[in-house]
Amino acid sequence: MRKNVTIKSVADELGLNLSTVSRVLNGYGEKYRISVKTIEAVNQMAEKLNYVPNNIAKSLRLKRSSTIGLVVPDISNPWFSTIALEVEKKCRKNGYNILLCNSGEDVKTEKRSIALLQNWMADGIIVAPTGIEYKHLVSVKKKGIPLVLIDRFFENIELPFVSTNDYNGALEANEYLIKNGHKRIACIQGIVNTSANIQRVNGYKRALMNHGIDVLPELIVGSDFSFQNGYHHTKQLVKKSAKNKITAVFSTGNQISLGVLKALKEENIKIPSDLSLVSFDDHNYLELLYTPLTTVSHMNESVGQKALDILFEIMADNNAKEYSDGYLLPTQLVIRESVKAIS
Amino acid sequence: MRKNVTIKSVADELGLNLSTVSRVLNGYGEKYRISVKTIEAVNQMAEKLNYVPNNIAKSLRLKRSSTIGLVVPDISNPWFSTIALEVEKKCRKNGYNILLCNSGEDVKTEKRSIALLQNWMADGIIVAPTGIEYKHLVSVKKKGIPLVLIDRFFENIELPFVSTNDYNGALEANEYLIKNGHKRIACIQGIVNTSANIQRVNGYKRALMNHGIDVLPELIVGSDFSFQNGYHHTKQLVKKSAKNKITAVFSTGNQISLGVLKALKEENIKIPSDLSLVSFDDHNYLELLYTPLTTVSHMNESVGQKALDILFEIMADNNAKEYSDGYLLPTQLVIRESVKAIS
DNA sequence: GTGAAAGCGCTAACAA
DNA sequence: TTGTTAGCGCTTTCAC
Repeated sequence: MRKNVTIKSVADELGLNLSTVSRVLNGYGEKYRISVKTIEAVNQMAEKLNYVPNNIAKSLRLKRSSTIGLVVPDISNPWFSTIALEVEKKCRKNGYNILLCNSGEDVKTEKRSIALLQNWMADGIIVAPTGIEYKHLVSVKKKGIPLVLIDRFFENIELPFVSTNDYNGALEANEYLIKNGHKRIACIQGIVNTSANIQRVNGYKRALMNHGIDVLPELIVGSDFSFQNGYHHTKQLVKKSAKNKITAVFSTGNQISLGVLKALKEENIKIPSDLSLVSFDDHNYLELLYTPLTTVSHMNESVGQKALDILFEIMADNNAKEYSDGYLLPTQLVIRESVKAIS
Repeated sequence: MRKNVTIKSVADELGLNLSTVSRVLNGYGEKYRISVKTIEAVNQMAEKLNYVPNNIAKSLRLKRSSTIGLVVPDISNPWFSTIALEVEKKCRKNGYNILLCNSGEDVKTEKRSIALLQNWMADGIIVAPTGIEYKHLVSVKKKGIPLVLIDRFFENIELPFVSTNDYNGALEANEYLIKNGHKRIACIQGIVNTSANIQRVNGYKRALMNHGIDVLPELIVGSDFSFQNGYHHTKQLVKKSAKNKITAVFSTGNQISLGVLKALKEENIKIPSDLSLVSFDDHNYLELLYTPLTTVSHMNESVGQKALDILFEIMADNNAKEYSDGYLLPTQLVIRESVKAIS
């Protein structure tokens, strides 16, 4: 079917040996002091025959694929697609390609993706784990394959990561709510066992405790980072009796917040007059909402780039097993109009 | 560094021939009537040695990579990241991986990506071209590599595509504006030579002409699908003298619309009381904006899935050169609150 | 039922 | 300055 123009085709056509052609095509012409005439002839013939190098053969030979694996829970989430964009750009600049895998927040799929990337001899792997299990990730590292976690990580497990200072971000956000007089603050959380969620909820709790406000378990609801989760639990929270009414909501993710807003809209509850809202994750559309949202921003510091920096460092050092440092990038509270000061 | 457990390792350990092991591992045990004892032994040993198949070697041998290439202009645009999600899911279900490339709306990068995918023996390629050039795409098809365009296509060029009925969508949107009394409608366009843009602008023009409204060149502005483009040109449009004031804007893309909204907000122009707006591309946050946006939706029909259907069909038929049909998925006008009826 | 061996396209050590 | 050759890990035809 596909006519195969190989190095050998080019060499045969020219009556040269294929290694000569290989050298020229790899830019080693000068190094091997191959005559200018030969070099030109080779290049012309390659062009003429429409030669396309075969990366698969090259990878097999070199035992590296010039490919970086990227595993994210949901590529359609702007937070992750922005990371993907950064990673892809930077990879390309450095001569790497990216193999994209979407785990759909499912550990099994994540494991399969990780296995796949190994099958493909990925030179390095960046993964935003679902956050539930880590053994398969540790095993990758043990095999000497460079690996960096993003967004979520595991405490006390020696896997390098780049994430956000979720704890501080959440603390700051809730301190801000409290400063504005809020005491009954609901927290809609994401996937319970993920570091991102744990840290954000802990920040929330710490803020309340700092001000002598009881942390009420019934005000911490939800179980994943989805629109549905935000929508559903907002509906639930809103149904509570008036005397226990919450005055503010702290949402731990952008998709959740969208669900919250949708539910509030349906219930005809206004922000911030009826209810205040602070959300994790910023995006440029959030300031254009019917109430511009006060958010904890962490888009500005680029997680993807930092992760790649570390990954390349590990790949260069060739002792992948040694690295285990984590980086927490700072957050920033972007104050807009979704919080009302109450007495 | 990386210890290599190969089929040979497993075979040697068992005193078997590597071809036997290969057969077992590929599930051909029964076909070759290999004894159950041997099969079990092989599986156990593979497990024990932690054998990981090498897809690179496999691909080289089989001359296919089980990989689909996906080239998009901007993965951080929700429209494309949603497509990527669909494509990835469906690929995985069918045993394919995806190699993701981001062209950044740059033809050169697009060409490089396409070349790269060929180097990697991608079994098929899905590309949302920048829309300016097509020769490199035709050449891919000529080589017998299955290729399907999405989102944008080339008229009279025999490349199969899956896109949206942009013309109808734009026509309907502008008919709606006109029905609401608007006559001075500005159109903020995307990349001028792309099919998506051409069709959308044509739909806009046709609607005006249908109602005897002059198409004014100065009301068709802009040059790409970015936030910046929408922002900048809205600022410009707004500065025009009062007597020529536009009453409505038709935006040809979601990112553009975000820019429009940002600019209007800064200029303190209210939607729809001061200005009406209809936008191409729907998304769930658009109904949550300070004015829920009336949009031309085409998210619901999944371009990615349809494109993969066609791609798989071509791949199966093994005569990639024959296919050149295009599919235009329907759009839907989602009426919200961003258009005011004027006299 | 299992083994031997060729070869996918490429690189690089060694040879000349 | 160019050629020879081994081998990366795998599949598959042919042989027994």
